[in-house]
Amino acid sequence: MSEENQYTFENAAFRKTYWHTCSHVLAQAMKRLHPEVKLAIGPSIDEGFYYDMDSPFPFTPEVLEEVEAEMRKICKEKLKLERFELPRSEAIKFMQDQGEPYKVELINDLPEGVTISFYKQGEFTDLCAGPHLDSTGRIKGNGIKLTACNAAYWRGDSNRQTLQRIYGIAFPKKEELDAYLERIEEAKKRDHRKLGKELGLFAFRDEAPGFPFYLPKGMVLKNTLIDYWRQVHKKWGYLEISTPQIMKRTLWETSGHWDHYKQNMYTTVIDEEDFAIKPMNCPGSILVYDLEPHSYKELPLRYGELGLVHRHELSGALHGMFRVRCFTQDDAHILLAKDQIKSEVIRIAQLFDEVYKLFGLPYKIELSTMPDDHIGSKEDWDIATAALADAITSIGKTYEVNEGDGAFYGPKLDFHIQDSLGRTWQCGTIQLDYQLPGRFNLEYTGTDGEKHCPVMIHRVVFGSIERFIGVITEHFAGAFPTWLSPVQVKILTITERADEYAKKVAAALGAQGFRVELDLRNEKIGKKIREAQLEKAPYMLVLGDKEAESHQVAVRHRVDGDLGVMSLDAFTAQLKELVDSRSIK
RNA sequence: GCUGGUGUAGCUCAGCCGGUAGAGCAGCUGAUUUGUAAUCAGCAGGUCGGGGGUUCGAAUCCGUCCACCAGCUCCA
Repeated sequence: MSEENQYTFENAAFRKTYWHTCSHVLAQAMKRLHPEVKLAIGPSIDEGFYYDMDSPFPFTPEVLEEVEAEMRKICKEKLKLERFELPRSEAIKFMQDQGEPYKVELINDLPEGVTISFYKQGEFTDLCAGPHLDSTGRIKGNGIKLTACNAAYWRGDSNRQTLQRIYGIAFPKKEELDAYLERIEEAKKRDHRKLGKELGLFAFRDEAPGFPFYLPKGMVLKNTLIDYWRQVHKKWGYLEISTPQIMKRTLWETSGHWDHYKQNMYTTVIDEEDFAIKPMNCPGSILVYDLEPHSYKELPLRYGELGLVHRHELSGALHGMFRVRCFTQDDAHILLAKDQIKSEVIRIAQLFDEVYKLFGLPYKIELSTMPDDHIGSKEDWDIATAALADAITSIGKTYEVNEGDGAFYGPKLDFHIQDSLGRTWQCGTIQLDYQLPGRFNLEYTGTDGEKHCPVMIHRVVFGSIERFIGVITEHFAGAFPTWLSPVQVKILTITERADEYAKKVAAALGAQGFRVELDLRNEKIGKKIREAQLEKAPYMLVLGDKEAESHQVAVRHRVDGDLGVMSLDAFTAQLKELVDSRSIK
């Protein structure tokens, strides 16, 4: 890092410091206007900063505006930030005297031997490890914007107090703030919920919160993805199965779901017996495995299942197609011997990479390790975790460790993909499971003639068809690659004299399996093109007297524009090549 | 589920301090037969999210339920 750009805003560390000081200014402004508000924590984040506070009154947009104005004043006052340290007992007394119970709790929880430091700016002092800017005057007042106010639990624990969190962003120049806000607005135009409605892909109704309706065009998308999924999984040695939607309580008791997952399950009573709609596909796969005896020669045995599952997610957690209550997991359950884990995980990661690459989706891998609440021996966990880590490194990928975030039955690899606003969604996951096969007494006969319990891998690539459709809708901003586009060719006539010819062209393309729509309306060609563009159809054929006469087609591409006149065969060959190769175009 | 916000025609939105709704696009009808991102005119369309309350009178004020949005918690 060169000396000169160390203090520029492009430097991530400096940006963090800048935003961290902003959060202190935010707290100071709030305390000036409303001294009764108690402070919790206020860090900088990837984009901006926030401060959690406990307040007797709600932080309405009006309150935020007042606070924002006060923040600008504090910047103008150019208050020096001064660091000082206190021994633990004095630090606690200091915050008690300030009437800040949350700060007292924070200090109490600091490990022994840690230096307890404070930053003072004017009349305001906050517990903080730093670092900070040297003066509030370094912050550009009109580059600050308080963007949102939400609830957040104290220390992330839903059993504890609900605090109010104020989010903010700040830049050293007003123009940068404006550009940032503009970028957010632009990104919102790619929101799959908006595009899904505009393009007629899917819908939600008050009558079924969290349960998506697929419209005809969304159904094309879904089925095309499934066709592709089947082809890939056949290639990689998966056997497709389908298991029941509703199964008895006893099954869910054996699997552990009745005890650990019941609050998320939809249940019903049939012939005076408890049943549950499946929230996961694994128990079904296990029952299939358990139908007959197995040999080590069959392993790894890969059962694929496009399983429709229902989960009663909290109402506040629902989010378009990203988080629904009913979804199709592109699931697979792989039963294998312990010594096959690494090689199998490599195969799975390669399959994932192949799929994400086809869509041009960048992804991030997280390795979630043993949680406090786990089953199985530490030795098994270590081997399994190392196998996962090994597999990822050996195919040249990197991962971040998510300490203690594994499932209680085993460690996992999660594959995260970003949405238009940079929020990440877990799509693929590879989970090792030492528990379920044992609970169901699954076995296979080994080379030694003895019975052994197999290990199970749960894995999904898309995550769910729904979430994946949401992700690719935002990724492509609704302009899907030709092979996926619900409408691949839009035929636009110039006058009704071309109607007959247009119908013939449409029929010819349709007969070859292409998805075609005709626009024979009595409208100007400019309008028809405009609407076809907005519908994001990859190809438009403009047909008028000339084309009808010469038996050709005038081709327009949604991005490349007018491609000129060519024979229908030439166009079809081009289209076929794109679709067959599943080109990104 | 939690905190804040939002909910007016199919869509996007307007409707100030309470006096019982308005535009553009879409739709329908007619005219126009048009060459690469919006032709013109007319018509029709809403018990203002639901059900309560306050009031002579509520889209507008108050509480309640529902849904959605942002985040928290949880998760594919």
